Amino acid sequence: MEFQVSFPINNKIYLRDPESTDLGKLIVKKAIDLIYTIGFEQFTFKKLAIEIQTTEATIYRYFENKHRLLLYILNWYWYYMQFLIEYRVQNITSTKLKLEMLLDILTSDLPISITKTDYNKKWLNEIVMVESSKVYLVKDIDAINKEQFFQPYKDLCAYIAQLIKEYQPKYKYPHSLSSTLIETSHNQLYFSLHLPRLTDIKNQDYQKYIKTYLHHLLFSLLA
Amino acid sequence: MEFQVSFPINNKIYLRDPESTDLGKLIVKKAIDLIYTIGFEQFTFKKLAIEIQTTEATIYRYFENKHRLLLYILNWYWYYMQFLIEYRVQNITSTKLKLEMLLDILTSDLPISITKTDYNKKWLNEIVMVESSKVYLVKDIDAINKEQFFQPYKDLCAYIAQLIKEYQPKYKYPHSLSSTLIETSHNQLYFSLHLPRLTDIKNQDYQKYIKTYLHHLLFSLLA
DNA sequence: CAATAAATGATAGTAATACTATTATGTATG
DNA sequence: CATACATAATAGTATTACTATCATTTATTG
Repeated sequence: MEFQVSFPINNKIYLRDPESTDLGKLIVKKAIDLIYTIGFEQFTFKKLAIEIQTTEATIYRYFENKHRLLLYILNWYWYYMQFLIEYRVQNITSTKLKLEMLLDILTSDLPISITKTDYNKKWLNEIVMVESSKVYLVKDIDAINKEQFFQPYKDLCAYIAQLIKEYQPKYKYPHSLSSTLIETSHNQLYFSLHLPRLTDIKNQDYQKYIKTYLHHLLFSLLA
Repeated sequence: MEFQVSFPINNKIYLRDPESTDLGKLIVKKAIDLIYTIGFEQFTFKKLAIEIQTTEATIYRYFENKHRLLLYILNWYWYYMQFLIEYRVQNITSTKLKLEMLLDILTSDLPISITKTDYNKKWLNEIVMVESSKVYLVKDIDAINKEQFFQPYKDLCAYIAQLIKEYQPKYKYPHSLSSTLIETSHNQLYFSLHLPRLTDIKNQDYQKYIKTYLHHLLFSLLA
């Protein structure tokens, strides 16, 4: 099953809409692959240009700099996450099952072909885990926040917060818990893979471990 | 009351021990100030050299690069945190009170003059909150982990995990919970300050909000 | 179909970054 | 006093993060 999903990404993030041309789409797609491969610090427009056989100057006509490109990718990801959650949850009546579906989405690989835009979802997941905090842990956070560049993350949190409220109307920290779940899913998975002494993982399946831990976290807090 | 605390920081982190000379100490001290002021991305050895009226080449004789210097600062911080916790907890008999003391340390400014090394603790706190994840969210994580550069973070987690076990021997995720507490204290405080819609903070005192949230988190999970 | 606008490519250039190397100078120690 | 060592001064390189210019290709529309 395939859908044509397109997200209203804030047009101040880019100079020219990458969705509007084949080259633009290729820039974003290959950027995901390259950031995955060499990491965001090593990633440059020059290297990306060589990869897709265009020039640095051309990429600069789409994005001011590599931070904006990463921000674009993350905006897409946050919209996509919310879309996925809403889509998967729609026919579920039990709120508990909805929250469990949410945990499943947070801890599984993204489904491959639900969208036409065929970004490599496995790698997208990985770069979100590794690089996402780098878009907000910056000196100009307040300036870029003013431009609404984190709106989809906030919307996603608000949506999850509402599910939490549905399950436990008295709960006092639905937004903090939402962002904690998202951030914890990233860093605990990263720790499991690279710094396992910061976790209690043994010879287990990583995703299963994280899912179990988050399940415990969420439902103990909402008990 | 003043102590002479000195931590056994892994000597592969630096080229020349900064603790061994006045200039070395000044490099670390001023690095904290400068990273706080301009952020780690903008921070360069050149700028630091100008700040302390020495040369780039001289700083390079102490640290291979700015990432190692940040790692050094964080190693110092992790040792210091464990020292502080052990110190404050030693005369407390109730395990619950011990854990509450831990939360207090995690969410308050660091005390100013407990050590001779007079780093600006308020700024140190801030750079730990903003920059600490940048030392591990890197492509060469596995290589630098092999060098034991995260040992004090692991030790700190193990120590907290042990306090958790003391309180609730059956608890299954003491290490994950420890790292979650530390990371969550950083990112929820950061969100409160810069992206408050990701939290439930109102017109409250930031530190108090985070402390209450973490208290709820920790003791609900251990109930 | 011609005119022209827009996107891309090719090339060059600049300031800053992240280093390395060399040589000179000052300073501590035995 | 010798000499070892730390630091200073200076220079140099490759890469990064851009900006600018102009030529060429492709698309639009009158």
